Amino acid sequence: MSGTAARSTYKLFVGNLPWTISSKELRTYFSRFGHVANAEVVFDKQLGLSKYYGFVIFSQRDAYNSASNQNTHLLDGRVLNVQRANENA
DNA sequence: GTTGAGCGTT
Repeated sequence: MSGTAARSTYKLFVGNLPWTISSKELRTYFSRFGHVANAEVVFDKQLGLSKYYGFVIFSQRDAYNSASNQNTHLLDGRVLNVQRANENA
């Protein structure tokens, strides 16, 4: 079909997170675009520190599109790097 | 306590 894979969720990769941002704060930020089904900052288990990137899953396409279409995302003084998440199947 | 280009720890 097209170059865009089908999916059942609307998932974003979020990079360049401030070190201090938690999953809760990530969800809070992206909730302005609509309902967030899940938001998680990836953590280094050994070090117990943020890896400064994470994932956000919206429950609605409209919210996903709104977040994706905004060119600049600013959180706690950092410009976030928001991309479509890599997802197969 | 530190750092900065990365798609995951349940």
